[in-house]
Amino acid sequence: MGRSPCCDKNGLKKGPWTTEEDQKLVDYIREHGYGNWRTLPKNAGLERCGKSCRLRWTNYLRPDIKRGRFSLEEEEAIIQLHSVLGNKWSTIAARLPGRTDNEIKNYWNTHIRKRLLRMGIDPVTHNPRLDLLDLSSMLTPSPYNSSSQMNISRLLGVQTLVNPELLRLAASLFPSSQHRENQNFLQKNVQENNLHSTHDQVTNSQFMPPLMQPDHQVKDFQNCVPLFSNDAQPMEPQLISNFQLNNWQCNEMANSNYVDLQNYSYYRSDQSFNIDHLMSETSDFQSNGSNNMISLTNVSTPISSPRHINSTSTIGEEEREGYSLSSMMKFEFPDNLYVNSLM
DNA sequence: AAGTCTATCAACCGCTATTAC
DNA sequence: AGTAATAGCGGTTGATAGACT
Repeated sequence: MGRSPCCDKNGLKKGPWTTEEDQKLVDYIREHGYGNWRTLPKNAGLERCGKSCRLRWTNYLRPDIKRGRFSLEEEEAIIQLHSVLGNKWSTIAARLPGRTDNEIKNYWNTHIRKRLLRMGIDPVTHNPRLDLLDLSSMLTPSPYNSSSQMNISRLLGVQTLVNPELLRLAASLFPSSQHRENQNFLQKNVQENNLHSTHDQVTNSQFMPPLMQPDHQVKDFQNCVPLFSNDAQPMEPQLISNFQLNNWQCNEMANSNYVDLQNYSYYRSDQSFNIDHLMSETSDFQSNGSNNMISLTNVSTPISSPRHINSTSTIGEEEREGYSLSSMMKFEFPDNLYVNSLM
């Protein structure tokens, strides 16, 4: 046991490698291989420790290293693998040809991790943060939804509201075996939903995530989820749970993307109640009189053109960011419909 | 134009696991 | 079996480029 003494020796160079050093290392390894990193630097004429040489070779000089931006497929693979393996960068790298553990680790820390945080997803557990959208309640069992499969089904049932990108991401984020069914189910349906993705992205390209204003104190309607429509027909689940309503102005109707809240019953805890009851609890709730609507349209986004999610091309960070976020939620909350404790 | 801030990523540090003796 | 050397891994740092003011 114990640390390698080679790096502690005086006189050995540290810091960035020069092109001459790189060439010496490459030439030596091409001719002799890299069997013994301890003796390699001396034999190659390098004033470096073996550890530094190994790192330089494995992380930069190796001929099979793929440089450049990560593709969407690679990014998805990293997220998926990380959800299972955690910070086992070398194991993850082994499944991504041409990518090094160091590169993946850097990419995770500087890109993916931040993006997941912004999207309200815990980068460690890969679960949605519970103080955000009630996606979590749809993905975990509850007294009202006895199986997680059912919850995923509910999620998939709102494919007019949630596009395949969300489903794809969700499929990538189930880390444990207890969600394996959901993973398979989601991934299957992601493929099916991709059939609609082009249309969805055209018709929904203007959507962006809910406005997040964490500091507003408003009345709480935690766990408000529609149960049944008034005509007792199976109802499409609406992603309005865990939001707080305040001074909610309604938009014009006559649009298929609107949801008429009057048609639904809601529950909180054990009680079922309708929209009027819900409204009566918010004294400052305002409507335009007849239509209590969630607007699903008229939201601007920096992304103007649809892009197929399976594109293998790499895309710019800002563009990728805009795409991912804008496609996450396909409905708008009015400016005065606030979400608490976000981010 | 200059100063400051931020993001990125190559490289290092320190630890554990494995191997050699 | 015990010890030291070596390889490899994951966390962290720091130099640098680009963005911003």
